[in-house]
Amino acid sequence: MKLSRNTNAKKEIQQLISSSKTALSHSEIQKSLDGLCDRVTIYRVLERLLEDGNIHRTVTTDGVVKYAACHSCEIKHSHNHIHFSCLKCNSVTCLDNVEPIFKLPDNYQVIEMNFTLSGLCPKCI
Amino acid sequence: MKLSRNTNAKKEIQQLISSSKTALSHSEIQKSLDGLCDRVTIYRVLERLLEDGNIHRTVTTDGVVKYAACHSCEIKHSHNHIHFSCLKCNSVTCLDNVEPIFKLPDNYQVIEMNFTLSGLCPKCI
DNA sequence: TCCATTAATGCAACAATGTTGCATTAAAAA
DNA sequence: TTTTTAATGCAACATTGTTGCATTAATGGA
Repeated sequence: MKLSRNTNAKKEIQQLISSSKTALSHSEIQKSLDGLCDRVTIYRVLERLLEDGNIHRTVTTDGVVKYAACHSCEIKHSHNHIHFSCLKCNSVTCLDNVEPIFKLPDNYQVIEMNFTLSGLCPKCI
Repeated sequence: MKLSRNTNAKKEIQQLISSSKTALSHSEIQKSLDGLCDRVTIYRVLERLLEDGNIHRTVTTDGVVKYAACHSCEIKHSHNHIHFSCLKCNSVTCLDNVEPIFKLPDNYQVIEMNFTLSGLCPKCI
């Protein structure tokens, strides 16, 4: 893997995602950064942070890609958890400790999973 | 609900989705129809077919929206099943009979679920 | 069969999202 | 300090999805 440089944009974006309770979309990040760097740079930084395993991504039921840092997996970084997407306030939250159980037919090799539930979050219920 | 008219575009698109083993994206449908109708019409027809409950939609891990008809839920139309997205051939398949089990914290009200596994399908393994 | 209603369509224009090429800047290591 | 090259900014473009409006045509009733 290529060397990763500790740039301003990268620091800010990582910081933003890490300190957010909910997963953030590219456009939300862009708004927060308020001109700190170019749109394209945000895409590239996100790509890099993903590669480095510092963040992970989810897709909401309506196709919006969101980025989040795990809070409860300091030791072993596992992304096989459920995300909850609130239809009212649009927040996406990691349900870090919920692990779904399912039985797959043979001959499928799973590499990644994306499990998103939509509905109303505790705040909006 | 408004009356649904049985138009050419609607028939073709429904037919296309119903006869496909894998879920189809808007662009895939557009290619198949080969100029039968406008891009916008396809969006609107898909919207209508969703409303009418004739098809359902999933989002792949990389944010591509796909449409599918259920094959094994003639009686009770339930969409709470897993979709498998092959990273090699890009096909998205409904695993109609796999129902995931999970235990959610209180105070979450689930309305919809989207559960997609990515990896290699039997053909590509 | 003809007519009235209005769902559906096509087209143009737009908005949002994501990608690529290239010259320039600036971290990190020597 | 100098060298290397990851990262950036900018322009241009591609893709995806949305909206308004005039026109077309499916459907039900006369």
